[in-house]
Amino acid sequence: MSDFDLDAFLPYQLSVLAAQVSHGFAALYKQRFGITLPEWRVVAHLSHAGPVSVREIHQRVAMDKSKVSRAASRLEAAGYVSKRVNEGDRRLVELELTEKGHAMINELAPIAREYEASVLATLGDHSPCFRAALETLLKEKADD
Amino acid sequence: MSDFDLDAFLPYQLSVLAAQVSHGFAALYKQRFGITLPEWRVVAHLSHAGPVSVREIHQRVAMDKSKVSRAASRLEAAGYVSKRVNEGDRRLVELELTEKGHAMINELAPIAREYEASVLATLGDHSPCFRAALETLLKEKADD
DNA sequence: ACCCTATCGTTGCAAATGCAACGAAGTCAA
DNA sequence: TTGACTTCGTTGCATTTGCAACGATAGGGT
Repeated sequence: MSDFDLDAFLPYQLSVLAAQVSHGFAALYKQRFGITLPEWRVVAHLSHAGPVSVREIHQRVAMDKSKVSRAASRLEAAGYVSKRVNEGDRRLVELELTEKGHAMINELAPIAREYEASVLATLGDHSPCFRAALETLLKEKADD
Repeated sequence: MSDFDLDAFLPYQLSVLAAQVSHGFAALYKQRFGITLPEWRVVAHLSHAGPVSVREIHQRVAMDKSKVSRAASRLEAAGYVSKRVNEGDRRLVELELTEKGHAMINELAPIAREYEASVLATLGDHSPCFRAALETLLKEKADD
């Protein structure tokens, strides 16, 4: 009779919440631009950084190399991203947002912030504490 | 120049943390018993509830019907779970832990609690606030 | 009894995923 | 230069996933 309470188990709670929150936002950009979650991540990162290699995104954004590579290819085909061989090191591919890509992120960024705010609204005063804890946990696990 | 900061975006942070935490624990039960995450969830839920249908697990545990069904089949093949047609309503399948299944959850439960504690240890005093916020967010989104 | 409809669990199938292996390109020392 | 070793991005492949059927069963109204 161990009677394990899955509902109160942290990894389970985090998985469920993360899935709900991510899918909730994914519905917005999927409907508007037809991109997937991996593609969203690549675009979002590219908007922050300049021209960047697949490898850099791979380690900064917690996605498999192949996932990044395929997302980048789809984004290129859709005209949101340009791929170009780095002339200094020809193994590297420089990814960069096109004008169309910038237009997309410009439209999506406020939607993202609004969505985030709507999720946090439930927490009220406890929101800062929650976010601080999140940062702490993420920072500690950043050893890979 | 929208310059969207993905690292500070809540859905992204939650996804990354949830993946890290879940995989960290998954490594433990995978190595010890060779079960997958969906299978772990089914077993954990069965340990808490009595004999239960696939449907009940499906809605209580945030997994697709087919995912539950396939996990249950694998668990049955491995001898951890028994499947039986409900005599009152022959559409339903009653899932129940076997003795072997109980033995597994009995061994896993303390490991799970220990793992959870090790994750939360980083937070110190802020842990209660974090967990309360988590519960709040999960409860609010429970309308499906 | 007979439909009509809803629900349950399984299965088919296309798409996504993780992982390993590959070729291309770079590095460094002999 | 050659050769051994590393790193980068892509691709092949087996597995997993989500979604939409499907057959079987149940319930309700006529």
